[in-house]
Amino acid sequence: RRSSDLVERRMGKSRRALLTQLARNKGFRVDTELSESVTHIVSENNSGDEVLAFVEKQSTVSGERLSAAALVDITWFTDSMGAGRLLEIETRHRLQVKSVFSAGASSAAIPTYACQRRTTLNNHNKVLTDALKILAENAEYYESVGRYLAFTRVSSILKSLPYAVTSVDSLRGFPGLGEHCRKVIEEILEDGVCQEVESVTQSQRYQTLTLFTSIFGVGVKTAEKWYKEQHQTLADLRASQIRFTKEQQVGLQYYEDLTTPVTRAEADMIRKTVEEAVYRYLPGAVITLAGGFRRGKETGHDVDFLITHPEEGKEKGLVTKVIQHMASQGLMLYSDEIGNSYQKCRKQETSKFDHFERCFTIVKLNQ
DNA sequence: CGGCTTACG
DNA sequence: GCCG
DNA sequence: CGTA
Repeated sequence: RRSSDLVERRMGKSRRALLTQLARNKGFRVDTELSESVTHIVSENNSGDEVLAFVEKQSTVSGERLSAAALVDITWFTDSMGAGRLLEIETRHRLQVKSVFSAGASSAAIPTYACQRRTTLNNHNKVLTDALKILAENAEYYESVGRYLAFTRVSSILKSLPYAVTSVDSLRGFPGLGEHCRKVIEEILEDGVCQEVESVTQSQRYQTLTLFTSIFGVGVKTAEKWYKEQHQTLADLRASQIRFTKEQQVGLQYYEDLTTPVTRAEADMIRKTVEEAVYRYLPGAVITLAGGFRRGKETGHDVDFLITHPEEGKEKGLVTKVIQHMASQGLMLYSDEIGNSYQKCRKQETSKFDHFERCFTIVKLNQ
């Protein structure tokens, strides 16, 4: 839910309408009112202080806290439209705010919940997040869900920061950051490595469980079992007498492909393939790239889509047909369909969860 | 010292 | 591991 | 138990 606000005051009604239409045609959300979900506030010929005053005024009306949205110049907007995706904000895009107090106030506190934080395209703290992720994974391998969560939460926060951390003192007040994580971060900032992380990555258990759980269909329980049976490599597994599940069979068969990042070009090709199948059954349907590629990422682990139709209900049964059609073309290497059977056995309750048809598939790219 | 997301196949 |  |  990325959206922009276009501030009209200096821009003029017709120009604003034109730019709004342009962005919406390209699949972006443009709002006319400020809300929590607004990520960019775009203005032309307004100073940062003017826009900030405008934002503060809007915020007092709703009684909510200040918007966390970025204040950007029209150049960011036109550049983004040209690229067809939301670009990372550069210094030249940013509106300059003179008032130090106001500028600092909106970026000080870190929201506790990940869904309240921005997802940045660039990870400015990869060394730190990688280290914490290793400790998290290792905790998971020892069935320590709590520790896994704790390390993962701190890693996620550092990943969401729009800047590189240079001192552990600047992390004061970050939710979930305690003594252990602080020590790890401090060590890495000091000399590039953390002894605990190094010994984890060197351990045979960590290496083997990381390899095994990277196979589709293999979780910690199964990886552990195979590790205890003295298996250590994929070749070991393939040569063994182990009875693999359907998932594990494709996981091993396509291991190389499945662990190779998907490019944007490939994501677009897959979208086209799905589109072709969808149109056979429902010509008015709309296929939208979602997930990381919708946010403008260049690579990903998978490709997410939403398939919709302007008339609600027309899409019913579509997922099955599309899967079957692609299977008949020999493109469907694996498919796991999840019907719209939300809480079949329970009473109808208001829920924050959808009940749409879903599927998880591994498809072949015709090229 | 308990709790740490949820739904489905 | 961190929080309440 | 594994996946999202």
